[in-house]
Amino acid sequence: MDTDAVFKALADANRRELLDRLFVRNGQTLGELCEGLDMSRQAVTKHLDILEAANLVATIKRGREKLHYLNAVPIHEIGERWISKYERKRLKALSELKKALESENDE
Amino acid sequence: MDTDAVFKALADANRRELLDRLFVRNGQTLGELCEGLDMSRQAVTKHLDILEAANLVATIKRGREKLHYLNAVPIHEIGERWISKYERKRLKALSELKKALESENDE
DNA sequence: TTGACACGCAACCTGTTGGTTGCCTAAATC
DNA sequence: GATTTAGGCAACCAACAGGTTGCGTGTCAA
Repeated sequence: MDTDAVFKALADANRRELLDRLFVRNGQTLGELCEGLDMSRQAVTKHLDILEAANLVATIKRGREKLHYLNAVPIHEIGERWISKYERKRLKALSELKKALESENDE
Repeated sequence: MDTDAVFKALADANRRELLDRLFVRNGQTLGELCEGLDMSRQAVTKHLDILEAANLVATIKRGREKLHYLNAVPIHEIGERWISKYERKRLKALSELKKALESENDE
């Protein structure tokens, strides 16, 4: 998968907001996703295009409407392959810190 | 913490590469981090500044050198607070898909 | 069939981002 | 003390990102 596209897609707060909205209710139309956002419809379309290119959103057309579905798989993969790597490092660092503090107490 | 700063910092492949380098060997100097990269020293400095602003890198000065240390805590927090949320959604979706396939077999 | 509605396409504008270069400062080395 | 070495500061620049507006297209409904 294209890690870079996913990270870049997630870098924008408006796009994360759109994902959050789909997270709450999946399968929304473009018009629904625009409601309450301080952006033009075209701006939202662009954001959704980027999310779709990163495979974070899938769409189907139903009549004149376009339904948007969240795809959390790339997010999961990022967590799995990239973030958990650093998480282990962090836990190791904490464990070493703990050991260091304990041996300090022994002295 | 500033979620946006962390996501934005992680959005650039060069910065992720720098984190990967610190992941392999922590506490490197600016000069060391520059080696083999197709960028000027100043460009690397800018990237490291952004990582430091996002609290992903901590630095200390030792003589005329500046040592850089990876801080994986914000990455962990992103995984914890944001990514795991979508991960659960994904697992739920998979589980529902499984149920749907099973009930389809019953018919 | 006519009008309203949901959306797509494309040009355009502006601020930000990622990079450069040139020069400066401070520390180590000779 | 002079020179090299590690890094900082600031101006500048091209490319891109995020937004706008105007207009076109297909679909539904009266």
